[in-house]
Amino acid sequence: MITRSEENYLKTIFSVFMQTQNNVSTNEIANLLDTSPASVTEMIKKLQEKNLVLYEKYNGVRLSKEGEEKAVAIIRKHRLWETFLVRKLDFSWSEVHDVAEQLEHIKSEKLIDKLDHLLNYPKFDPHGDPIPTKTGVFNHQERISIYEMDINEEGVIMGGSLDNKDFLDYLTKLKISIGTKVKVLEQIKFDQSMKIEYDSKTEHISKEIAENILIKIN
Amino acid sequence: MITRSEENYLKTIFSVFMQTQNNVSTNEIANLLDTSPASVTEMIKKLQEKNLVLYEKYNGVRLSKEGEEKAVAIIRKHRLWETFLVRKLDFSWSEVHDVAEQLEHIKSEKLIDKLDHLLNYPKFDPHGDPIPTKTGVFNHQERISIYEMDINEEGVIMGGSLDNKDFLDYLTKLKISIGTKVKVLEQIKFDQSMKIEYDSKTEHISKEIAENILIKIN
DNA sequence: TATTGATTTTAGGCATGCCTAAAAAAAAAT
DNA sequence: ATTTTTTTTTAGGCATGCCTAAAATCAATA
Repeated sequence: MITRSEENYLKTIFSVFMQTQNNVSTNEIANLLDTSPASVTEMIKKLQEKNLVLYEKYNGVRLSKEGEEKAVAIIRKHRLWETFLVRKLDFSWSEVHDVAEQLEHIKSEKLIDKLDHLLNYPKFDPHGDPIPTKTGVFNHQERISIYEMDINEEGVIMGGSLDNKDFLDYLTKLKISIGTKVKVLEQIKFDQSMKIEYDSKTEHISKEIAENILIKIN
Repeated sequence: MITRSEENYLKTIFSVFMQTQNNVSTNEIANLLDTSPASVTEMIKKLQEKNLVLYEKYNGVRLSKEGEEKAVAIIRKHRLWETFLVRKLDFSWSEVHDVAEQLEHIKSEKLIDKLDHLLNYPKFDPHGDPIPTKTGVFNHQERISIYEMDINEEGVIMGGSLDNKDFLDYLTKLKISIGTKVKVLEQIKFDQSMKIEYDSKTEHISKEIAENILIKIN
C-alpha cells in the first residue's frame, strides 16, 4: 500500500525532475510540500525501501521506474478530475486545483477508467497540461499561446495558464472558452496586442491576455 | 478540523442510532468499524471533547446536534456519490459502495452542490436509501418492494436492496433498471411468485426477486 | 446477595508523519 | 586552503489512531 503522503512526495519529485532533469534536492521538496527538510529525508528513506525512488545521501532523489509509474498515474487522476470538474460541474479553471488534489488520491481503477470514458478520453486538462494515457503516455504536443501564433494562423482554445480571477472573468466576458476556434488577424507592433477572430466576431486583446490563452494548432 | 476516522465514527453512530433509537454501545461500534473496543472508547472521548457526541462512561454514546449535522452531511455525500457512479459512470449497484466510502470524505461544499445539481437533486440513492437535502432533511418515503405491492398497483423502480452479483445480473437480463415503470398483474399463491408488466411486456419473477426490488409508488 | 460472565475502560505500546535542535557534509567565499 | 554559509542528515519528541492485556464496572444468574 502507498499512502497519501507518499503519493504527494512522488508527484512532487516527478514534476521537479520533469523541469530540471536533475536529482531533486531535499530542500526543494520541503519547500514545495511545505514541510521540514528533516521530514523529507525521513520520507525519502521510506520510499527508497519501497523501491520507488533512487537515493544517495546528500545527493538528492529521482524516481525509480516503479515510482514514476505511480507518479504518472496520480497526475493522470489529478488532470482527469480537473477536466471533469470544469466540463461537467462548471467549475472555473481557478477553482479546480484544491479539489482535484483530494480526488487524485481516490483508489479505484475502474472509477478513473470510467471517468476517462465519460470525458471522451481528453488529452489535455483545463490548464493545457497533457493527461497521460492509462499506459502512461503523455501527449507532447507543444503548448502554444495565442501570442506565439502567426498572422492568419488558426487554432482551438484548449486552456489557460493563469488562475487569476480577473483573467478568468475577462475570458468569460469575451465568451472565450475551451473549444472555441480562433484565428489571428493582426499583431499591433506598438504594444504587441492582437486582433483575433472567433465565433464570427473580431476582438482586440492585450499581449498579457494573449500570452495566457493556450491553443492547439489544427 | 474533523478527521476521516472521526467522520467514520459519526456515520456509524448515526446509522445505529437511527435503527435502535438507543445509545450506541462501544462494542457495537467496534464491530462495525472492525476495530477494538479500546480504540472506540478512546475515539469517543475525543469526539466528546469536540462536542460531537454525548457520552457517559459505561453507557454508550449518541450524537450531539452538531455531530448529527456532520453525520448527515457525510451520508448525503456518500449517497450522492453512489448515485453519480451508477447514473453517470455506469457502475452497478454492487460496485459503488467502496468507492463512495472514499469519495464521501472529500471536502468541498461546492463540489457536492454541483454534483447534486448535475444529478438533478435526487431523493434516493441506487439502494433506495433517501438522500438528505443540503439542509439535512430526509425524504421519509417508505421503501416498498415489489413483493409488497397490491395487484394492479403501479410504481417506478428506484433501486435494489441486494448487492449480490447474480441478482444484479438477473435484473440486467430482465432489463429492469432504475426508472422502469412496473405494474403487478398477479401473485401466484403457491410459491408467492409474481407476474409483472413493464416496458409493454410481461415477466414472471420469484418471491426472492420481488422482495429485493424497491419501488416508488406513484 | 454473591458470584460469574460480559462489557467497557485504563494502561502501556507501536507505526506514521510530522516537528525542532544539533551534528555532519557539501558548497561558497575569503 | 581555510573559514563561513548552506544543505542535509541524525536524534529525540509529539499527535493520531490503532493494538493487547489487565482492571473496573455492569448485568445476569445461582
